[in-house]
Order: sequence, then structure tokens, then C-alpha cells
Amino acid sequence: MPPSRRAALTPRLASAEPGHGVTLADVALAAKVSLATASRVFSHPQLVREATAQRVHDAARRLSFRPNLLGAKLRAQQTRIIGVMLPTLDNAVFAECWRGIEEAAMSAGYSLMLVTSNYDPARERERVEYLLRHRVDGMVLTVADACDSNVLDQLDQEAVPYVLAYNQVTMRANGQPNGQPRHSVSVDNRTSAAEGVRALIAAGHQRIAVVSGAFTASDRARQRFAGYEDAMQANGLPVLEPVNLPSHTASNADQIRALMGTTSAPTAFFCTNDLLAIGVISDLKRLGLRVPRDVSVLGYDGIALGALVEPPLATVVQPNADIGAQAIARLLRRLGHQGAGARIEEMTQNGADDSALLLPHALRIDGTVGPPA
Amino acid sequence: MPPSRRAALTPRLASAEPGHGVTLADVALAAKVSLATASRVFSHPQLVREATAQRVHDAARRLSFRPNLLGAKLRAQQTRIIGVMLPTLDNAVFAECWRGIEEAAMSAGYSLMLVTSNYDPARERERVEYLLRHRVDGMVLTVADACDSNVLDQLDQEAVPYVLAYNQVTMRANGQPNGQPRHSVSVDNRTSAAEGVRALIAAGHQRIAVVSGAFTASDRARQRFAGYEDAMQANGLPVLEPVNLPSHTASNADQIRALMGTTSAPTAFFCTNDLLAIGVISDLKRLGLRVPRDVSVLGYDGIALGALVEPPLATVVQPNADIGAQAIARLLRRLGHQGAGARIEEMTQNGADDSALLLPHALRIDGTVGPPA
DNA sequence: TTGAAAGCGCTAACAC
DNA sequence: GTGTTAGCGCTTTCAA
Repeated sequence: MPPSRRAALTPRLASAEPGHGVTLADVALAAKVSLATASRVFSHPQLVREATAQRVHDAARRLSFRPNLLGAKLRAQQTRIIGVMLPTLDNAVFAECWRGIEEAAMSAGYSLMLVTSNYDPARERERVEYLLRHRVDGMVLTVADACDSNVLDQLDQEAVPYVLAYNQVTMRANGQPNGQPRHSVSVDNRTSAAEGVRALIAAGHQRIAVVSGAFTASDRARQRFAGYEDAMQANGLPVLEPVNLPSHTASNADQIRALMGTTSAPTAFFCTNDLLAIGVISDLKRLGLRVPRDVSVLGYDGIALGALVEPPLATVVQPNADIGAQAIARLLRRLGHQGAGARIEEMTQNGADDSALLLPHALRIDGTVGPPA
Repeated sequence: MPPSRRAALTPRLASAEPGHGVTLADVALAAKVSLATASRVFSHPQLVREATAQRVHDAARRLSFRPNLLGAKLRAQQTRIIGVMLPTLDNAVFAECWRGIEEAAMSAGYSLMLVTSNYDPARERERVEYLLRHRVDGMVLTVADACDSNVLDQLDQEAVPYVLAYNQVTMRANGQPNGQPRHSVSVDNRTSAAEGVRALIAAGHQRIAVVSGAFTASDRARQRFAGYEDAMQANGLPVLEPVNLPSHTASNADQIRALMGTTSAPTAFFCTNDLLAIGVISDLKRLGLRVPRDVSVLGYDGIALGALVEPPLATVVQPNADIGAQAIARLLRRLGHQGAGARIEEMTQNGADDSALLLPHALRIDGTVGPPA
């Protein structure tokens, strides 16, 4: 049996399920116009006479017509869906980013499909394939490592338009010179991190330790560490071995304790994200240390929660919602002159690399940073 | 021109865009089988001979065939997409819930479409309509007020399968007796809140104040307040006027200060969510009060972050990821015996209301609760 | 076990 | 301005 014998199956429920099974053809029939005209009323209203359009609208309302986007998308060979892949929503950074993404996409009439990768390259591949099968028009994503990413290589090869969020592409691992640049929206991780560390130095700190998630799981973490190195070296201060924590959820009191127990314990911590910073602060408190009186802590991300706690978390602030919104905006622009034009645009960009959009960051040297004890 | 004259437009790029434009028909051709057989290889492998299937698979791999889900969905009149509407991801409760949702849905082969309502009923309607146009097979949602919701009325009327997450339906506002029950997955808000407050009382507190978001924006907030009332009245203690804060982000120091300034200041706060609790703790600290030594604070939600801060946030713990996963599981079950069978199942449920699944909660009476000063 | 053919709901040539 | 018609990529009868 063909899938939809709706009228035969549920005759009594016709009124109980408005919009269900009512097609544009039904509307056209009721409005006494052709299917084409009915379609035009919704997609190209300017092509149809006012009075006719009104009749169609009336019929549509009367029948509770709800357009089936599937048909439109299939025919148009364009889904107007944007695939979004973020590492996790458990980190508020990405949750805030989603706000910007959703707002920007929805107000442009685009739909979204969200998947999370959990920083796992294998899962990245799987989820991206999944988005591709849905024929998303493009993607906004944050990958573990934008410089060395199978997923991005694949996307490039298939010419799928995408814009990276948070990832800041410095140089391709394989250094292929003919590769097209990877579009991205982020802050300048290295510079901003260096700036944050300089603020720590300006406050009088000399022994500053970095706490970070796994470097392999995040290019941002590495770039921020590089910023720390820059600032330390420029000031003739010792670059300490980074403390790499596998997760922000577990208590890492042990590693912190070990570090604080040494004679040359750091007087300040730079954590490569706010969640980590909050965890470190708690660990320090459990060791009987006060923040910032005994130890200073600087975070990175500027999640809303940081401003909420007491003392407020000192941090390098990224415009998270804006990163999301701008990523969508850039993707939309690429999607705009899609097709034949796109390749031309790539070619005529005469060397100037405008592919990486750097958004301004800010420093919030608040409560958790003070002078060394 | 019809939308896809792919071969003509980009002949050179054929190999640069594998999977793009390669249809099942191409695969069938290459494997020298009919389109029908090729289709069966993927959807009903048991109907096709092993050797044939192998040929098709080979051809598919050779051509980098990627199925276009749009065509399948349109034809099948079933999208295998679940619409998800959450208030916001900025509250970690819902971000954690998403984890459970994504895991459960993906592993069952379902896709997701996420929208957020920001607790706004108007936006709820708009976003749901949007999901409906995408022909989602069903929805998992958290609405502002499950007892009085236009959106849910509409969904019921259109017989769209959905399962509520977090919302706990007590009684319909309009009390229609013939309305089908609203399926939901949550903890027992009232009971668990009462339990939390009883723990406060057991710790010696007598003057306990409630801090909550707007009651109009959240049925959970009202139910939890009711639980507070239960516990207080059962112990002959005074029910204090709730402090309703419009948002968790702003500092609400003023209202807290006013309250703490009175001669009969509360010795403990019960906050109807963890985010609020964290804000209140900060406000108290800014007033020079120590938690829990001077004032105790109990939250509600059990977000991961609560366990991370020092002192750890005392709270009523909900299994957030599980709520999401179970909501999907229940929806999937409803979707399973969809069509003719569904209505029968509704009818034969002989009075027993199994529509509201209550998951176990837990109490974590940790750091931020102590005896009154 | 396989193939031929119809059609899901919609849009866009092309004709009038 | 409006109608006719041909599909988008896929699944599924029905017949062989």
C-alpha cells in the first residue's frame, strides 16, 4: 500500500489532525487555482495577483495547511539547514555560543541540526557524515584540532561550505599550500592569553602555572599555552610545565596539591578555560588556600557564571554568543553566492586572507586575581 | 533549468565532490541492478541475495554514494527526526539533559532538531510550528507550564506524539476529563522539594525563605514551592513570602539584603534551582555573610558544577541526562506502535495513569547547608 | 529474488 | 498572471 491512504484510514479524524495530510494540492483545489499558483503564493508572492493570493491564503487557513518542508527541500536541492557540531554543551561556552547560532540562523530563515562530538575525532567523523546525509547546506563547527583534522579535509574535498567557531587555524599540519583557507570565527587565542598572563605579571606574579585540558583534544588549549609562553619569556620568567587534566569534572586536588607542596609553588594559575578555573579554585580552597589572597587564578572564556560567583572569576572574555552568530553570518554569506560564483570568489581573493575572523576579546581582572602573597 | 544539471555544470569536479549528486540510481546502474534492488540492499537487506548486495555495496563505495535522507523521508512519510524544545541551554540542567537526549536518539537511529523557547510561550508556539513543518515524528519538550499550555493543547489536538521533560503534569487548567494524559518524565518536584526542606529543618532551621524564578515562567518552580509549604506546615513553621527573581544572571543583592536586614531574617534559603542558588550564595558573601556558617543555602537540580565549587552546593539532585534519555525512550515507544495501534493502547490503559514517569531524585546535603548560626 | 512503475509534496521551467 | 508538466531521490507495491 502506498504510504499515505490517509483519507481512507482515518476519516473521522480529519478535523482532529489539521494540517496533517493537507497538501498544497488540496489548497489549490479549494482556492480554485493551479498547484503552481498556490506554490507561488508562498514562495514568490510578487508573481501572483493580490486577489488570487488572498483566496489561496484563505483556503490554506481554512484547511489548516502546513507546508511540508521536505518536499520543498528535496525539489529545491537546498535544505536551508545548517549543521552544527560542538564538542559538548556541558561547557557553558558552547551553550552560550548556541544562543548566538540559533538566533542568527532562525532569523535568517535557516534551520539547525545540532550534534556534539565530545572532543572525539572518531565521533566527529561519524556526526559529520550524519549531517551530510541530511544534506545540510553548510556547517558551523568546532573541531578538536583545526590544523590537523580529517573531518575538515573531507569537507574541503567535498567542497562543503563550513565555518569554524573557536578554532583558529594557524597552519595546516600537512602544509598544503594550495588548500583553500579554512574560514573561522574566534578570538586571537594566543594574543589574548598572553595579555591575560601579562596582567598576572603586572600584578606582581613571577611563578605562574598553566592548568589545561588535554592539549591533543583542543587546539585552543595549545594556542593559549603558547600565549602564556610568549608573555613569560618576554618578561624573562620561567615557563612552567603545564598541568594537563583529562577532565574538568573530576577533582584534581591531587595534582594541585603536589604542585603547591613544592618550595617553588606558583603564586598564580592560568587555566585555559573557566570551568577548569572554577575547579582549581575549589581545589585550592580545599587545601586551605584562599583565592586571591594566597593564590591568584585566571580563567579563559568569560562564561556568564564566572561573573556570578564570589569572588568573580578573573578571565579572558570571549564574545561567545557573537562567535556563534558571526559564524552563521559568514556561512550564510558563503552560501549566498553559492554555485558557480563561489569558486570565482575564492580565486579573486588576491592573497589577502580574510578567512579568519578575529573577534575582540576583553580582560576581566576581577576578584580571583590579586597581588602575590 | 531543473535544479540539478550537475554533470553538465561541474564535469571536472566529479571526483572532487564524491557523494554529491551520486544517487541510488547511479549506484544501481553501476552495479547492474534495478533501482529497486539497490534500495532494498540498504533498507531490507534480507530481501536480496548476498552476492547482489555485495555488488551494490561495492558500487556504492566506488562512487562514494551517500544516501539522501530527504528523498527517503519524503517517500516514507516518516522523518525519523525528533524535535526537541528546551527553555535554554544557558542553564546547565538542560545542557546535561541534551546529552541524554542525543545519546538515546542517535543510538536509536533518530535525528534531532533542537530549538529553545527561552521560557516564552509565544516563542514556544513559533518554534513548535517550525518543528511541525519539518515533519518531526514526535517531540520532547519542556514548556513553561504543562498544565496550561496552548502549545500542548495544539499538539494534543493534532495528535502529535510528544513527551514532556521536567514538566510534571498535575491537573489540566481547564480540567477537561476526556483529554488524553500528557506523557512526561521528571522527578516528583513537590515531594523532592519537601524532602530537601525537611533536611533543612532537620539541621535546625526554622526560618527558611524560598528564592525562585518567576512562577509564571515555570510550573516546576511553583511545584517546588508547594513542596516547601508542605514541609514547613507539617512542622508548624512559618511559610515565608517567596522571593521571585526575574533572572538568575543579574545580581539580586538588593532583595537579599533587604531580607537579611530584618530582625527575623531567614537562616536558610531554598532556591528552586542551582543557578539561582549560586547567585544567592554570592550575594550573601557580598553582604559579608558566610555560607553555611551564617546562612545555609539549598539548591535544586544537581548540576555538575554544584559539586565542583567549594563548598559543594547542597541540592536536590535530578538525573538530568536520564530525564532526557528516558523522554526519548518513551517517545520512541509511542512512535513504535504508531498509527492504528496507538489509539487502542490509549484506550486499553484501563485507568492506570502510567503517563507520568517519575524518576528518583537524591539529596545532596553537602557543604552549603549547616546548622543555623 | 528481481524489475518496472507509481508517487511522497513541492518548485520551476515553459507555454499561454 | 496563471496553468501544465516534469521531476528532486527514494521506497514499495505489484508482477514476473
